[in-house]
Amino acid sequence: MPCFFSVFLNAYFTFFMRPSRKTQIIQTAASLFCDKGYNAVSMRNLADELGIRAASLYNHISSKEEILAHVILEVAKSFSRHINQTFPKEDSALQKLENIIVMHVEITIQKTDALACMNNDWMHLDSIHRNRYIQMREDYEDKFRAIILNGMEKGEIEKRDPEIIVFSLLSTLRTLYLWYAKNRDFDENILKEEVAETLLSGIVK
Amino acid sequence: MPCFFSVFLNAYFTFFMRPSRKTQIIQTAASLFCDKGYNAVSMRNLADELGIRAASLYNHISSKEEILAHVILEVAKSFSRHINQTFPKEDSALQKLENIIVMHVEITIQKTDALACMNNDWMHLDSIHRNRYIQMREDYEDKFRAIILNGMEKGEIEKRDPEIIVFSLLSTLRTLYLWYAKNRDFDENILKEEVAETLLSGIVK
DNA sequence: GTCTATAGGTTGATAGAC
DNA sequence: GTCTATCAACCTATAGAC
Repeated sequence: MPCFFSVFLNAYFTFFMRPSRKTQIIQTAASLFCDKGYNAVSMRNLADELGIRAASLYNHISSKEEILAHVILEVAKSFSRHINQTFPKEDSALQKLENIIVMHVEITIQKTDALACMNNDWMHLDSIHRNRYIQMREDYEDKFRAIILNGMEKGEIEKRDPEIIVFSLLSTLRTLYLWYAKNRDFDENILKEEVAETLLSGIVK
Repeated sequence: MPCFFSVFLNAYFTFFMRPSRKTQIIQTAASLFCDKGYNAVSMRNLADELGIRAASLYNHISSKEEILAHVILEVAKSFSRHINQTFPKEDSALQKLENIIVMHVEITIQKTDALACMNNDWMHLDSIHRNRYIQMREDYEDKFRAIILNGMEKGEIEKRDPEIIVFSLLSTLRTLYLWYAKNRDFDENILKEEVAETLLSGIVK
């Protein structure tokens, strides 16, 4: 028989912590988009998953595209926020890269669905959201490239084609969610170390 | 005024070398699927691109899914064919990996659209084709992993988590088409060398 | 080998009752 | 905040004329 405390906690959760319907819709949509892709998920599919009718969704969101934009731009902002933080001045390029790799692993674990969605479905954003996304991604790549170039100048990183190094590192980090989806019980800290070592030992002199 | 020879050559090309309508349809479809994704391309879009009506497509193909299956399974077979070839016995694990990287770059350059399509739209294959694709991909990964493990045993490759090494290498190779699409004039041979060095120096003792 | 016409179903979204 | 009813547009695919 449940004690008073657990009943209270449950009620508290139900009334104060329960995600809003809008949040539920967005999270459920992200999960479906992740599996089948934006265009293969209908508003009826999404409503079914939530146990309501498709028309009811429009009391919480104004269009299907709005959901996509929310999912993608939220996770894109996470990356922007991190790369725009001021790294400690004394950090080497390598320390910055390690920091960035750790961040990618964390976002991969926390926002797996949204990340998949961003990678696969950004081209289905309407033109305003799409331009905003592309701008953020280009800004991110520029800052990432600057760290690599700086590391090369200081002799911390092998002097090879920086474009290929940037692409090689980012392609692995961006698609890590594919690997993580099949290895959800892998230890987070070991994953951070292993990925950092595999990616970085290659470009370190 | 065109000379007899060029008129002859043109006629020869027109009648004997022109790709069949089916081939045209498949190549055009691959290009559209690559840009927008399978579900965002309608049979009308595809027909428009070819200057005919949607109904006319069905004289050459039996369904939209058949086109997708053809595009994806053809390129999947290219990879299977290569990894199943008998490597020279005296090849080291490293030489085998270099060989595989070169092959990935070549397929990336020759079949950019189909590769994008395979990566993004395989889940829209019908169940029979999808199972065949998944089988081929798993077989490919198994053989790739075996080369890594063999290299570790022989002390050619750093002893780290083989799953993460396999994922890291394949994620870069599989998404190289994204980079290549924006750098089409990059020299093929330099690309092969740079990618191989960036990926391999990291795992070589 | 292409066309027109059309079947039969799904889509995203709205109006208005409760 | 959910429902039913409905719309106009679009989808894949077929039938049959030319």
